[in-house]
Amino acid sequence: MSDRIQSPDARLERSRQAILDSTRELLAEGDVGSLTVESVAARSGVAKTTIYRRWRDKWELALDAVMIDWLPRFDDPVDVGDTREELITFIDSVVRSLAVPPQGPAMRGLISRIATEPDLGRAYLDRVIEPRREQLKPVIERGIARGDLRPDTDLRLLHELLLGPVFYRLLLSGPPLDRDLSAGVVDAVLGAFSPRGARSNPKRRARR
Amino acid sequence: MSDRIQSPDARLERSRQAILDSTRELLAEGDVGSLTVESVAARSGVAKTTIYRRWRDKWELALDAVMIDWLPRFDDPVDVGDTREELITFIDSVVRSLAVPPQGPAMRGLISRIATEPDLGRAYLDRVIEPRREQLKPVIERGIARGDLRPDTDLRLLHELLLGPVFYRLLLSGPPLDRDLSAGVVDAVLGAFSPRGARSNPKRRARR
Amino acid sequence: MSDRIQSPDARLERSRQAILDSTRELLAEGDVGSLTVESVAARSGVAKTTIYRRWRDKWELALDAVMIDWLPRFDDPVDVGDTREELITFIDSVVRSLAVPPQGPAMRGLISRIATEPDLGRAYLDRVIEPRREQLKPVIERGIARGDLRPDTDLRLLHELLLGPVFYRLLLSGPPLDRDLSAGVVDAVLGAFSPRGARSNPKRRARR
Amino acid sequence: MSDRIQSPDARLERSRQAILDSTRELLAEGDVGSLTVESVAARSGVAKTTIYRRWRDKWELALDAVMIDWLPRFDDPVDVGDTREELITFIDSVVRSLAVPPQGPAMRGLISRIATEPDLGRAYLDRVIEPRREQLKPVIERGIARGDLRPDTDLRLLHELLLGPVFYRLLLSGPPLDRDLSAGVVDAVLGAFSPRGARSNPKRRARR
DNA sequence: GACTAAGCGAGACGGTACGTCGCGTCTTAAA
DNA sequence: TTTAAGACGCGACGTACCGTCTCGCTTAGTC
Repeated sequence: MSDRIQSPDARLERSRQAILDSTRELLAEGDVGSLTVESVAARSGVAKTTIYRRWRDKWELALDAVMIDWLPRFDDPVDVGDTREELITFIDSVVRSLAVPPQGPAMRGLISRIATEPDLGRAYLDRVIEPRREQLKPVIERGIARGDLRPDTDLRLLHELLLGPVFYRLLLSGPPLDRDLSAGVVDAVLGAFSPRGARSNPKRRARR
Repeated sequence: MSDRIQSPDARLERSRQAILDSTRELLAEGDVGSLTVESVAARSGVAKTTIYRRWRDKWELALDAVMIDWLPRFDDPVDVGDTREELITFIDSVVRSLAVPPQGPAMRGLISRIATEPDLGRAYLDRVIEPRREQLKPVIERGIARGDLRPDTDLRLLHELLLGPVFYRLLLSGPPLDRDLSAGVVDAVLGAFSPRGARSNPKRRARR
Repeated sequence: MSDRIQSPDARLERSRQAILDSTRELLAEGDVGSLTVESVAARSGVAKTTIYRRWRDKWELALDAVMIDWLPRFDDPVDVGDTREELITFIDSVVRSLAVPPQGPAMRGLISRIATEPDLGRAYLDRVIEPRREQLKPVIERGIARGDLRPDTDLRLLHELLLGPVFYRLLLSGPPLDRDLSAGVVDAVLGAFSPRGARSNPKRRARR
Repeated sequence: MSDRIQSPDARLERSRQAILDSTRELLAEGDVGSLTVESVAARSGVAKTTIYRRWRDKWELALDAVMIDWLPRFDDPVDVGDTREELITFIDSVVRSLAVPPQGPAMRGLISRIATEPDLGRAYLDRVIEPRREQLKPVIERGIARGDLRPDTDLRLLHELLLGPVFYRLLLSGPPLDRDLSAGVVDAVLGAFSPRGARSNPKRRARR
């Protein structure tokens, strides 16, 4: 991804912003398929060369551009005294983010590249997934403390159980992305990791 | 998708098979990005035109080709007397399918098109998701009968809760795709939909 | 060119006519560029194979088709007692023929093939140019007898002097193709081949 | 036609020349039918795209290429004191040009397009026919001054009478294109446009 | 205050693959 | 045997974007 965040030269930052802005505008208008390095250059009044100087290709640019919109939306979860509520808030912020353009369509268009190119995959992991998992950690800890979750709750699996269905619906099984979905997956997760209940099957975690 | 013509002419079926075979070979060798209509034509000894006569573009062809490998793998779940086991078997068939090339890489490369083009999305829905959901239905019914699942279990949500995390790991959070994952998601689902336990929260399904 | 004029099988002749008719219709509608073997087959209700059985390619077919319209138009010149008039009539039949669709456009489209492929060139020579030259011969002979033309008048050159400007205008220097042109070239020819002096015809240059 | 950009960048002119050279080479080797944009690209070491950036299609390219050979050959007619001689020189420059490859074959192959596509027709008119007609004008004026031609001589018709037979022979009635032809058409024209009587030139024309 | 080098705009270019068109061949089944 | 029907191999088309590559021009920041 583009480094060189801070520059001695103001032009650097100015053209960088113009490029990212135009990219987001174009993503909002069409889908990733119609995003073209040339169209970005044209709209931002920047030379194609300048874009390639900073991003390897249009996919890196697009991912950068959408992450700018994404990241600020995900505030640290606050303690509201209710694990279920906190989890729903956590997951619903993603659901709401993806439910509105251009985030949903952009993600749909980018996902193959993220899943396919190690660089992009790692960027997404480092800049989105890991931070989000870290944000989730205190929620889980509070949940354990409250007795809502089992002490050995697996953070990674829980994270995937929360977000997987959201993306599955976004990508494959189709709309709607709404609060019902958020609540549904949270309840599933709570069921899975709650300390109570008959499900404490002794052979439960017998490996393959 | 390609209309499967019941043809009096064997050439039809022969060239169709040659195309699909070559496509799968190429998918197994590289990723979807390096799959080219021209390379398929070259390898299968078929004219490019013949490919375009049957498939709109390389994405439809690729999806057709991978589905040929997929579909037969998904047998109807058998009653083994254990809901958890049946669900794990169900989900693990997908996990194992995606864990080996070319299915996993192919899916990673195709997902954006499936998520983006209505035709492909519908094809995937009709030919993969819906049939699988139908296969899941008797498992659920048996689970309800056994008292393992609540009678009002939502088939669609359950299906998404099972498969979502698998695809999330395939596409975003990274490997491994293994039996632990299958077991983990099944336990989550069983927790979510089990009739017992404290989680039967009355305000549980309060809408947004 | 297609031989097999008479056939023991009536189907032969019937499909042959259907093909030629459709070809002429299509030529009248568009130009040669949009004449397609497939469109001919479609319109005439005949299989493409049947067309290729009789004509080497669409150019032979097209030439055959337009010649059907052409040839009957060129009647043997009648003796009207005036060489200039007879020549003008002779040349003007060509001018008028080419001035109306589809003959003009068809000729414009076919000319490169005629000029380029020996078979077509020969066919045109044998079936159009030579017969026309023969038709011209008695006119010349009468002209010589009347003292309007020199006895050593070169038939071939005269023929070319008459028709060349017509085709030049059709193909290169642009419209109009009209009676002025016919008269102009005839006067030139008469000038060229008249025994000296006699050609000073007072009404010679009465224009349109 | 290709806009001749006065470029600060030498690459422009270099690739332009490479393309035109290759085109002429290929035209000299085969006919227009075997001229292919792809073959031009291959031979000139230029990308197909670069060709299409400058010429609409292979026909415009071919016409441009042959005109480069043509135009410089047609010098302004010089006053030699003899109208007949000047006219023969004028017309014979065309005859000789067309008599040798690749000009003749190229013209045969291009003529349909020139006659058919307004853009090409206009280009030919503007860049070949009109300038040639202008070159002819002083010859005519001198001829009138000398009393060899009538004062109301129609330049356009005269031009067509001169060139028509040449092209007619090139395209339809077949070879040879030689000096006899040039002399023949010039004599015809002189006959047509001479002030009455004067044309009785004793040495006028011993035919072949 | 002029000098110099980095950053930039402009845009031509080689290249890959696309999806399309129409050709002429070939195979099959019905008439 | 001839035909209609139509799949097929093939070659070229013209297009879209890619990512690379000069070329000056601008514009700081340095001497």
